[in-house]
Amino acid sequence: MLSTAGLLRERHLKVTPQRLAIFHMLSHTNIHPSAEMIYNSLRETHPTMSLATVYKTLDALVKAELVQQINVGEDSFRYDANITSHPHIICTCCHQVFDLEEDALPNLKALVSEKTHFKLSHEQLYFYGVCPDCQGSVH
Amino acid sequence: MLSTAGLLRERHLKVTPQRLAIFHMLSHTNIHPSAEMIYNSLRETHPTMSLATVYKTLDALVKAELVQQINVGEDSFRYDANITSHPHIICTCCHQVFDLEEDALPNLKALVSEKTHFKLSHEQLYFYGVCPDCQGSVH
DNA sequence: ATCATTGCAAATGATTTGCATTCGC
DNA sequence: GCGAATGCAAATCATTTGCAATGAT
Repeated sequence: MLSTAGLLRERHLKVTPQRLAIFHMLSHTNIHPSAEMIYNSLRETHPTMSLATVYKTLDALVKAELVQQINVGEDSFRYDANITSHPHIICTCCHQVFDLEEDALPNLKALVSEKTHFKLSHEQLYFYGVCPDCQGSVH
Repeated sequence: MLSTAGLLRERHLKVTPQRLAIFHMLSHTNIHPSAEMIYNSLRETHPTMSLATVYKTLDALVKAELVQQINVGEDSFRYDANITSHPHIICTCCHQVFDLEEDALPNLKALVSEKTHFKLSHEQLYFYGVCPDCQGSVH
């Protein structure tokens, strides 16, 4: 198991405090934050870090395949340190984004590639609905 | 089978040439155009129509549930007159967006709602890969 | 020492908005 | 005629870019 610094070096990315902080934050959260959310959450510990750096860092991490960008249909992207192509489920009430285990669904890739003769690379699967918590609360 | 004008009136939307043209174009294409693409394709026949009108019309049609907005991860939205929640498959080479028949996949909704106890409303399923045509062509 | 990364400010580009004019009903 | 829809221009907002200063190797 490589350290974050090791992972970065492996991809020929220089190890900077900003990159460490962003990757660390992403791998210790399950909220699938947007760039703005990452920026705000690191403001306290890294007050000089700019939003542009957050974007540039995320771009570098996505290109290095250390992080994936997900698009739940909001106005901004969200990021996930889990780079496997797993489905997500989004609560339309509280807007939380949850992971679904990769094996929660049958092997769709095989099905789709058989039907379409595409050479499939990846997929984005999003389910929308109301989470148990929000179902319970009066609105 | 209602005419386009009938469909619009049914939703209390005024029937204008712009709305007819946009809806007609959307229901006779399978390219899942963006607002910009719609605007350009209607330029000849409707030279006075503004891009803002295209956006406002699409917004009205989406709210009226006559059209759906899809988000394949590009910088702009695409639109589809097929409002059923069907999966899409996108060629990462030529950027075409294709429909998959709704029954091409097993019933995932039931599976997911059983696992998560969400009350599911809809889903967005995107598969990415290289289409047969692009596989054949040298790049 | 070199070259990538940072941080600021300015630019971009899709989409939205304000508002006077026009048009559907 | 009334109120909604159009079209223009200006505004917005996420993201990107240019560039000088800084920092990692």
